[in-house]
Amino acid sequence: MATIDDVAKAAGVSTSTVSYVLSGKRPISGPTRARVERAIRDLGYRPHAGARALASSRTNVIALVAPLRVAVNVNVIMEFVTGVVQAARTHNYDVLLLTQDDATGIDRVSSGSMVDAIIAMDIEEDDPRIPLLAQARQPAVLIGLPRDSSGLSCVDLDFFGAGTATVRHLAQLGHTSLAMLGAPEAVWKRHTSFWDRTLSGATYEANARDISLHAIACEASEVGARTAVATILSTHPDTTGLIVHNEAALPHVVAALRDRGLSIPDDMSIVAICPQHLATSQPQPLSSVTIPATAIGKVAVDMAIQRLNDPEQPAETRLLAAELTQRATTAAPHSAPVAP
Amino acid sequence: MATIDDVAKAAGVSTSTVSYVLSGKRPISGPTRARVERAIRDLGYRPHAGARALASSRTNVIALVAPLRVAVNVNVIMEFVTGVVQAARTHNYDVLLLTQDDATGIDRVSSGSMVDAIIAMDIEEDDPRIPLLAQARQPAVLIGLPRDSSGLSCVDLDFFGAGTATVRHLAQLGHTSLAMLGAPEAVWKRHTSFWDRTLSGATYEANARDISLHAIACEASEVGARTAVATILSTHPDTTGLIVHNEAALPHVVAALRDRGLSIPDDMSIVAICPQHLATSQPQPLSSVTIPATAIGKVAVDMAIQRLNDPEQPAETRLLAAELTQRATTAAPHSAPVAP
DNA sequence: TTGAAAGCGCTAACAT
DNA sequence: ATGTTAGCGCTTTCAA
Repeated sequence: MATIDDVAKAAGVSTSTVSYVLSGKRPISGPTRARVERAIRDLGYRPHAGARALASSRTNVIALVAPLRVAVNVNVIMEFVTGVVQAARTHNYDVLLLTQDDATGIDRVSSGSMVDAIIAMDIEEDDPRIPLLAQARQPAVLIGLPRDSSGLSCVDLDFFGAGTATVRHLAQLGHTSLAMLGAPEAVWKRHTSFWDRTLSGATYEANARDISLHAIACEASEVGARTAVATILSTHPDTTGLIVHNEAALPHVVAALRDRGLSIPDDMSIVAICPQHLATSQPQPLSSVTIPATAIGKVAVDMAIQRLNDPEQPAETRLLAAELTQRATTAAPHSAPVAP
Repeated sequence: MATIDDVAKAAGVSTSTVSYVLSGKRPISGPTRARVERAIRDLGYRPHAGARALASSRTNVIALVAPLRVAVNVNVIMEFVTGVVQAARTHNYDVLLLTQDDATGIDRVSSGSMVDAIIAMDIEEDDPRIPLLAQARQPAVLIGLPRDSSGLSCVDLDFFGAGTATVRHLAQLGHTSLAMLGAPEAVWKRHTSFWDRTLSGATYEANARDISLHAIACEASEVGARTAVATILSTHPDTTGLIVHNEAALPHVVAALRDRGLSIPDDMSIVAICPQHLATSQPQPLSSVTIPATAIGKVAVDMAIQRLNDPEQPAETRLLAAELTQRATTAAPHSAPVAP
């Protein structure tokens, strides 16, 4: 492999000149630049990443800590990862992938100076990774909203806003009896932040509008979805609007309602909180609040890079606004036409 | 951050001794080792990855080129990735994630010495990445089977064997009229290797047993699945066994058959080729050939590491045997009981 | 069994 | 606008 000295020799300049041509950190005359670039191309020169990292203390690599279990929401996870990787590339960064359960991973890549920044997804209220990230020398960005972010930057969808938006939408259509089909039992218990916030938002808005709202857990399976639907219909038969925040159960919920002879949206309106492709790929496109996973991944990277380039930059939390798109599954309830 | 020299000073030894304690590449006396290890712990010392890479030409990082689009088979992709990351960790390697469409990625990480080996997944018959990988200085392993692997190591499920296994299973149950519901049109066109091989295997076995088999494409959507089922039932109404090699369509195929009043497996046997969790998470667990994604990822890493440690090691292709597990969706056809 | 020292390939002062 | 050079922190030969 050609080194920077080979290039310098071939171009008849000093090594530093080659370095500066590459980094653009000082002005280079036209002819010199041309000769250097020529030599670089001729030799197929590529800077050695390790040497660069050693001399500059910059790796141009970001660590991404992702939940690589076979999860219910693989699609969302995938979208986050994609967003992060693509955004990183636009800043000329690559991504080192760590799994959630690689307990020593954060410390390893941080202390070993393998990366310049760390992004952690799927953050829970009291996430054990937070202290590790807080003491890392590299800036860290959390995707999700913990109870205490202790000076770390955070980015997430405004799930509270997503909750209020779904209730508001249905309320404005004239619904007064709503049900919410949420995360599995285990997620309620874990107090995974996003679910707590959606529920709070929806409850808050329902209270404010004096509308009834009953939320229940739902396992991520066909059986779980059918059970949840059955429970709702039997305990609250007057329900006319259903909010579903559970990607895996979503299609089965729709199927279960149809099987019971309920027509959507005539007998039951449905609004989902899910990735857009899931909402639009259904036979009947779902009214939904989109989880902008790609965008969130991108913002996470942008925040990390910003803090890298300006260490004075304080940590901040950014919540992306929830936007509800009405599609085919919501309408005024039969029993109560839209208020004027 | 503490350096190796800090540790050496604290332990009262030379830097090389510290290095050798860490690498184990030469014998160290008990007391010396103890003092060094003590110093390492006290100082919280971690070798600098870049410095190490520069001095040793080893990064302890593997590149993984993955299709991070919102694909139909995200679950499988995720499983591959998980398998690779976990296996890499057992060898003390980390994983750098590149996306399929990052055209310059392979060259960047290879020429820049960012990684020690490269694993590429979702390989097609004439994959444009193959020449890039073949000329890389690092060993490369392909997950998938290209037409010409030009000296690269490959690993994959034996899809030909998967095809024969599904037909054999149904034949042994007494079926004589089979249909195969495969990949979307686009995949047939692209000649994605796995699909071609499954089809060949199934066709081969059907011919050998003088059984009829009709394969058709199927789009990865509910509509696509229903259309495909309708086509099969109308053009080949005598079909009693269905082979489904299309994760996304799978649940909809089952639903479509049920909607038409066909009972499974009484009126129609179904055997799938899909990841295990998909087969077992259905309300009626599917007889299936499992795609052992995690295992394949692991094998890919093992092969890469092996070639790293022994450059003489020649490239090889490893096909993991297809194993069919009978679950609830296959039985003898009504019309023709099991042969004795 | 241990130490001294020469690089590995680059960046970024410091010179000119 | 360009050149010289001292490190960056580690591995590994060569010596003892």
